[in-house]
Amino acid sequence: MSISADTLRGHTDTIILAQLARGDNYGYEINKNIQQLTQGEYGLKEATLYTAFKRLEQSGFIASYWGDDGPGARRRYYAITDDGRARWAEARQEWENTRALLDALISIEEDQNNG
Amino acid sequence: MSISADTLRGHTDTIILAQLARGDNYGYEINKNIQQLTQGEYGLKEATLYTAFKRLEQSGFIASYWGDDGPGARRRYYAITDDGRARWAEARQEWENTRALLDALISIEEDQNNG
DNA sequence: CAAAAATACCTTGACAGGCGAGGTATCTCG
DNA sequence: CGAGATACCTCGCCTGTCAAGGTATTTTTG
Repeated sequence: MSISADTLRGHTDTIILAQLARGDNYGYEINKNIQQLTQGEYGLKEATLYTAFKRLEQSGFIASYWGDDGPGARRRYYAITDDGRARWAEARQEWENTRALLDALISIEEDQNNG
Repeated sequence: MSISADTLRGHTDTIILAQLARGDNYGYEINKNIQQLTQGEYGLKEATLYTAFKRLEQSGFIASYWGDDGPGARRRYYAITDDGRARWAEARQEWENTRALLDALISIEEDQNNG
């Protein structure tokens, strides 16, 4: 995990929504997907993950149900709601915006003295 | 300010370092520059700004001195240090990394079911 | 059967950054 | 003098992250 999660703070919910947009899934698996997508560079801590699920469910962006597919430890599955999809779309827009902003603010050319 | 600062959390210090890399400056002016660069979409709150200055100075990334250029309210100028420049370079790297990560995590294609 | 490891979920308490609210001081305009 | 802009600073709250600890089930090892 070479990425400090503090620079990603506030994006956790969006990351989870994006995962759920691919289909219903449960916490442990979602986090593994995230780790795979980032070549192990980033993963949510469990406390962060479950806090986020609770927050998202309370906001109505996701809904949960217990999976009863037999063997293995019990799993709570999450599904993205319509509101969640709307929120995701909104968040993607915000991310485009934030990205442009930070590109402008962080990587200032050093030879701007010319102006 | 249409950008929620929580999505930028953790980048405040880097933004300030980037501004100071252009030359010494004081708080109020730095914040105005940031607002201009973002067409008024984003600006640091004063509490955030001065907290960041203190944090950066304590870390040795910036140094401050009182400006004595005559009239007007007193100004505390800040200068980026060598350590600050190194930190800035590091932070830019981290931003490139974070940006790639979030691009991958947030904007998942919806037709990935094909795989 | 017992012990250990993996899977899977959840909570608590501490910490750090952002910020609303409030405060100080100076200068300019009327 | 009052109002507004410039310019600085602090306090206390809120929120998201996370180390640490806990529960329950299944599989593997012995």
